[in-house]
Amino acid sequence: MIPGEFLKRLKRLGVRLTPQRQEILQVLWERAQSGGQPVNAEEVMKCVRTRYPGISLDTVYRTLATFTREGIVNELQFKDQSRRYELVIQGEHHHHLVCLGCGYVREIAYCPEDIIERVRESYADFKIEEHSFTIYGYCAQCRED
Amino acid sequence: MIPGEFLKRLKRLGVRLTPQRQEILQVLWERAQSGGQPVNAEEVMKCVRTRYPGISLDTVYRTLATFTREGIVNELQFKDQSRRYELVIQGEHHHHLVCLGCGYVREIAYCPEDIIERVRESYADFKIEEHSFTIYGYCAQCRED
DNA sequence: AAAGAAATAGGAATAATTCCTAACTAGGAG
DNA sequence: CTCCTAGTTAGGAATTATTCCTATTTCTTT
Repeated sequence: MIPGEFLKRLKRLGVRLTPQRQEILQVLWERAQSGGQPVNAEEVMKCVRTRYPGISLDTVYRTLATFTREGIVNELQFKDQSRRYELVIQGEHHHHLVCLGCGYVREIAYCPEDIIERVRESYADFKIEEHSFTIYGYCAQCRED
Repeated sequence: MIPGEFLKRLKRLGVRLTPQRQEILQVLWERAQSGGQPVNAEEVMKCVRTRYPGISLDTVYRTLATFTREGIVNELQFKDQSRRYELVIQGEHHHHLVCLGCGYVREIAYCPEDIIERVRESYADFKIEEHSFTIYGYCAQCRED
């Protein structure tokens, strides 16, 4: 089940709790549990539809945008053009290793914090909000082709 | 004028030199000279059309893809959904600081090479090809709004 | 239980990019 | 210099991803 943590957090943030949103949260949570492969809107819709057939793609997009704004999910943008999302686990921060062949995504724990600090100092008039760091290449499977 | 360097390089790579491609290269070169703000396909087409009115958007996309494949340009993908391109200047490597308000892009010289090396070692079966590192935030102008 | 503000479905609209095909052309061979 | 051909182009159609629109529904507070 969805850990109460997220529901409480949404409530605290004043985000209205509709069944659609709960289902989407559920899908994101399951993803996070089973390997953490980020999902795109289309996939979320398909998953949700197995249990909540009526949901519209627009609702999925809107909800993911809301969750992103509230810091519940991370919106990722890789080279392959479709946005993907992952649940933000409290106290965790990571980046990604992406296969250019099959699109498989792997988390990497390292973060270039030192550089971010340096940039924060050198560009004091720029207010840093977030950052993305992604390494692209070919996984064992794909490098043979 | 376009430095011979690029034309020679294209020739050496066996890339056919059409007037369209030369014009696109010219536009990218001018951009690089005047501040290095990366361009998207639409903008490239508009610029080229002032001197070569017949060019199609498809040709611009195809050419930019070709140049990217040959290492002549860098394809960038920021959060705002449209791809942008910048000329690769030999011996130079940089990342980007992007304003979430106005989209203004600034180059940053630092690169998390140490992390990339560590990842290369830890994930020996993954063949690293490239990486992207982008810091997002608000520029002096936009942080007031 | 009622009211109001916010969210939803579904389809239309938009934006970015790619595909398709007939016509054209750069560049090497003769 | 001319010819040939594989690679390239224009233009519009098609595709993909995302957002917009609006009448209807539904949380949440009272």
